Amino acid sequence: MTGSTGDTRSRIQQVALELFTEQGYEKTSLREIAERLGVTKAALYYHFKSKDDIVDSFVADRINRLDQLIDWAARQPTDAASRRATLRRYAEEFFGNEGQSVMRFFEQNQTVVKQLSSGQMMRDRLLRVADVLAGPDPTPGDQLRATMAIFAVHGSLFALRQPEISLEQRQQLALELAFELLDRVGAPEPGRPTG
Amino acid sequence: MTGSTGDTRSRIQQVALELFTEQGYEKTSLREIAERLGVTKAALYYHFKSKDDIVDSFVADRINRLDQLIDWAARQPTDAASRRATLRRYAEEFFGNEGQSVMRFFEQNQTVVKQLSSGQMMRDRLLRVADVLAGPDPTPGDQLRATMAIFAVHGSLFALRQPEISLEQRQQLALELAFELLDRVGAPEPGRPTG
DNA sequence: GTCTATACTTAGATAGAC
DNA sequence: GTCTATCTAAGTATAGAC
Repeated sequence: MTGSTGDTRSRIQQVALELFTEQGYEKTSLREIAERLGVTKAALYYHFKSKDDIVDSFVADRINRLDQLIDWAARQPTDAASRRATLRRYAEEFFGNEGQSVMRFFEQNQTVVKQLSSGQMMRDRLLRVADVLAGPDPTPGDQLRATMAIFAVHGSLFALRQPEISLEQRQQLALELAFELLDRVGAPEPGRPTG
Repeated sequence: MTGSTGDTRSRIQQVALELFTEQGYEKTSLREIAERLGVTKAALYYHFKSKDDIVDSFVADRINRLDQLIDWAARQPTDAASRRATLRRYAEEFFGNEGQSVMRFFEQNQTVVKQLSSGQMMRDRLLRVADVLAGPDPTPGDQLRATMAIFAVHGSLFALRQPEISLEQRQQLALELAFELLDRVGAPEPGRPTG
């Protein structure tokens, strides 16, 4: 059954995502991916324009889902409850199904993310979520606060080093901390005009 | 004066750190570094064993300084004031002089950091600072809290996107948020035994 | 002690045969 | 849809000029 055709493209995506996440994008050669699938490098080039293009292919869907989230969030009122709801949705995207594997790839490949077009887009979406969370006309303190709330979700994967902590627990802990940060967005800060 | 000897090694370090940070470690070729200095690739190999070795050379000093910080922090009492003092020292290392340029390199090169030996060491030190901040026998919530406090320092560089915000302001804002997180380490949490 | 010339290996990528 | 062959550029290594 190894020679079954048609799914080669998705098998490439699957193996590539796995290797890119485990050992890094740059450290993973196309030869390695090809060998794992029992084909040659050139075969990969039939299915994808370039190495970058493999990444783009499994990132596009994530971008779309984040765009939907941003649109939805931007239409909510700018209160604490809405910020919580937005972050909760973000966490669900992050921890859910295939979402998590792609997000982990980005977590593991921050450098590459800066160079790749899909990485730029992903980074842009992250900052936009932060912008929505920070609300209109935010103080720098609010900006930092909103961004760190998002990063609490990401950080729950590597900051909690006991492997026995489940993904559900990580998500729960991340949200608790993120809510604590978000609930004080717009609150008086040192150096902020009180009026 | 281009041929002035002796400082070639440090000029390599300087140019390499600059290019690695700007465009990423993998995207920067040795040829590019060599050309910028008006020498050949082989000349680099006289001064450094490998590309990795260039990174190691300017990271070693940072590791030492972080080790000193960790030793000092571990000898402090485990109260909120000491945690603040530890994080303040961390921020000073992060924002200070050459400290910042190397830290920025790591910020920009998270993937590489996982593969390089010096990167592993640096990552290890970060987590150790988080361990000290989280205190003895920490809850997962405390672990996440401590790690995010450190990341507030890092995040102040990219989360605050107005370039006119000075480094001093970033440091100040990062500390305010980090202190808010740290002051609640050890405090009662949902799901934590109160006794 | 400092560097150049040269060459080796492997990477990503392309053209064309089957 | 996949393979063979080949290209360019990367990191690496060494012999030897000065």
